[in-house]
Amino acid sequence: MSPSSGSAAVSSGIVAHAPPGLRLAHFASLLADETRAVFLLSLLDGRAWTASELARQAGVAASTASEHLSRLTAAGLLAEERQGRHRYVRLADAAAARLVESVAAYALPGRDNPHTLRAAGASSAMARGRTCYDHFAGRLGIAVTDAMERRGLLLMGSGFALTEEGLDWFGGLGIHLLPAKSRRPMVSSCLDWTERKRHLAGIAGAELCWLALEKQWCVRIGSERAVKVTAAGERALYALLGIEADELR
Amino acid sequence: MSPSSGSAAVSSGIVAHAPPGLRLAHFASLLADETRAVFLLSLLDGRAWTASELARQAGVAASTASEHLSRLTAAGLLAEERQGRHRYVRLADAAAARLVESVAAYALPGRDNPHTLRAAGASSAMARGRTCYDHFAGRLGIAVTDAMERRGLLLMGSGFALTEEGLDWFGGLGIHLLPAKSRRPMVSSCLDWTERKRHLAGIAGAELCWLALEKQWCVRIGSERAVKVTAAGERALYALLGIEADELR
DNA sequence: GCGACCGTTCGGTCCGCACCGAAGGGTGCC
DNA sequence: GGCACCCTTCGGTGCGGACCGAACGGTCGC
Repeated sequence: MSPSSGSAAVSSGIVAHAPPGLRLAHFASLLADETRAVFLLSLLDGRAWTASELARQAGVAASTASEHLSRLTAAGLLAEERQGRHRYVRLADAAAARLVESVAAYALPGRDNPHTLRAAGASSAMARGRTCYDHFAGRLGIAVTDAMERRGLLLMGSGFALTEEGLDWFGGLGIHLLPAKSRRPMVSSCLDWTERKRHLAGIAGAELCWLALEKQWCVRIGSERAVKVTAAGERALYALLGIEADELR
Repeated sequence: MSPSSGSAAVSSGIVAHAPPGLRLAHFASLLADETRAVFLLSLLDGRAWTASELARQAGVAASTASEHLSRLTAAGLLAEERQGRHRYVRLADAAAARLVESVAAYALPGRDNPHTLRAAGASSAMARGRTCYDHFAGRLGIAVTDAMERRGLLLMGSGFALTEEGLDWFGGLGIHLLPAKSRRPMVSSCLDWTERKRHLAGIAGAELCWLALEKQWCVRIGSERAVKVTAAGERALYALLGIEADELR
């Protein structure tokens, strides 16, 4: 995908025809600051935050946060919506989220360690289920992905792709996945940096997540990215994928 | 982030339990310098370069290059082998290569533009076929990948995975792909930043590349990463995948 | 209207770090 | 042994950029 061509890059100070090394370095420097990194990690839930929320999160002055947000937006990593006196920002698109995820997955230590899984025990709800930009992660994401593989809907051993049956399964939910509908892959895997296990992402993952929220199979908990499976959700997951409620706890 | 408790930094750069934002930023800062970026892009061919070659490539003094290489090595991105008075460095592993590729794919403009494909027309050989760390890229990589899809060996529309037939096909070549043999995915796709098209990577891609070089289906051209398909290679590609020689030119 | 709040802009400060040249150790060649 | 070569270490310099506080303009609520 890349920034929609030069325009964003130009406004951020880089010439379109700069040598590749310089372009790569300039771009990487966007992530190479703790404050901006905290912003991006916070935004990985795919939702919009206000400038002051992010400033508090990172522990910097509002003026500092403002400058950082302008830079990230100019580079095309963030999209913003102004509402009244608030500036809401979110990750620009799935490609931006994917990029942050992939760098984080490499840079951050594997937290397989059960007792440090999300250091503050407060967020065991996060371990159970959460959104990862626009699809499910946590045990919920893993359970769905694994169940799809068990049922022959998804190939995972030799790559990561939906089978014919998998496409039909989505069709049965009213989700019709068209190949090459956009530049974004229809199906891809996401290696979450807390779970260290691949789970369903891409358009298919996003559509499934959206459907589950719409049908109230899951609801968001508070203002966090954590989600909770409802009773109706447990029934649906069992009927559709044979997932036992125990698996999700 | 200003003071950032300077004591946090150790020789390798950062303590293990630093907050995620700081770790991510420290890591990204490795790519956030033009000289280091040039090094990494040069090393994307998967081969080993000497320190002075890289210094010349980037246009910096040997002392400067030495410091950069030490940093990249300490961080685990590069591996080094000392031979006599030479210091050879290469990308540490496929994960490191993948990381650089994914950031580059986002940061660098799409060079779909036919006439700027590898700016210096000198390297049309590169466009025909080359190695991308440890697997094939260029038209050769695309041709192999597409042919595998046409033959039902590879699913690409709904993800990216080998089918049963695909696994058998590899078995017929004497390549036995075992699931979960390592942390590296058996099959994955690589989006090359010059071609902008997915092609076969992962263990399967690497094994296939290695086999082709061993059987002299392809040979390296000069000291570049470009490869050339031999006459024996054309026969083999036709017999195995039905690839016409025209496709490769 | 006035005050509370959110965000931005502007000086000014300060630290990190990329860079070089010079000097020094290790290796290989003749 | 002597010399050329590859690399490293060490001071010193200069620039980019992250940060803050203060001042200002917009937006909402009372």
